[in-house]
Amino acid sequence: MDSKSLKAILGQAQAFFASKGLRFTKQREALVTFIFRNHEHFRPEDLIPKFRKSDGAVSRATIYRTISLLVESGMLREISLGGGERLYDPNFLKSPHHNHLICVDCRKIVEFEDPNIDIMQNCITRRLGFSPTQKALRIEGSCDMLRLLGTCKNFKGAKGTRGSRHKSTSGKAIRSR
Amino acid sequence: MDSKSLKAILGQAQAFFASKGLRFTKQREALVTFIFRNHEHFRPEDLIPKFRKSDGAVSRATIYRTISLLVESGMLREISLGGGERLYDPNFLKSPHHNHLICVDCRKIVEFEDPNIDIMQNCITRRLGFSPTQKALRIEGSCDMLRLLGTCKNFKGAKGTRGSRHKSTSGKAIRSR
DNA sequence: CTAGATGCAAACGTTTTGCACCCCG
DNA sequence: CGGGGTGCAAAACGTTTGCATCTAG
Repeated sequence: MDSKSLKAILGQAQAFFASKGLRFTKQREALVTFIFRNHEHFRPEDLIPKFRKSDGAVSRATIYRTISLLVESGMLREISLGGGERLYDPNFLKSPHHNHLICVDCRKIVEFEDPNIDIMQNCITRRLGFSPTQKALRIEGSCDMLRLLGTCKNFKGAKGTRGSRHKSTSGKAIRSR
Repeated sequence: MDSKSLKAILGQAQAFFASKGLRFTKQREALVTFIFRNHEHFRPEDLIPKFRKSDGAVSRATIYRTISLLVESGMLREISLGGGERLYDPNFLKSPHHNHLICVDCRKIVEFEDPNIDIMQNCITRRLGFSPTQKALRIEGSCDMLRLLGTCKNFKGAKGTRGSRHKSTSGKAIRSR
């Protein structure tokens, strides 16, 4: 399912570039592959050395230019964690409505979805006289585990308690613990 | 109510600085006054020339340092509108739970509150095993008026239809038009 | 008197840009 | 063959920092 969807992603990118009369060069293809293969948020400056290590050598300028295009295509989204840091999130292709919860202690990011939030955001937006185009919900929280036990178990290692990373409980039953 | 609450704000700032063993110098006082007198979001680099025009000449370094302290005190909050832009919002003192809706067309920002969003955010956060500390909800939308009539009436001039700026409908009845 | 604050200018990290050369279609 | 793409290095941008000087308490 991974390489398969990667193929689909490459196709989507190619289609987007074509639709704008742009070329899908090997640099762009390599970059798209790299970005969407590992599903991690990234800062361009962090991505560059990693990308160069694994794949070819693409110039900084080209990388920035391609990222902009991918954002424009809707395949990549810019998110913000505060501190003026510019992060890019490739996971909106898989889960177009997810939100981010950030552990104030370890800065780990948990992606989650909630249909109720979505519906509510829609309602509010329309009530204010707008048609919603995009939403970004970011919650900062302190990990209960961490506060009680002193370590951020949830994320540092233990995968047993709950999902390891990305996308947690995704539907129904909203009840405050 | 404006100068009165400004006095209260100055007091709060002074108390914060004092509590940390810091001084409330005339530069800091002038800056706090300037920031909380006009309730606008600002980027430091935009604020500096305006501030210098109206009030005294405070160095860039001092301005940045003071802004950091105000954020630390909780009186000022950093918000993000995308594009890696770092904005500061002084309005969390008046309405601690507000969110932002941004018109994708004119980039105008509408502040709004909604208790339901708040409650839901709390529930979700706890469900994920966290205690919420801060939330940031940003919605981008296209103005219906603009789309239908060609101009962004709601914001460009007309104050008749709905509130001019900041904080709109704030409670009850959520219904999707 | 002294810890802390200020102002300046230089340094910083990230992103953008101008330009010559290159290559895909 | 031509319009876009690339890579390089330089510039731009917003922010932070080191340091000498000043000032509030």
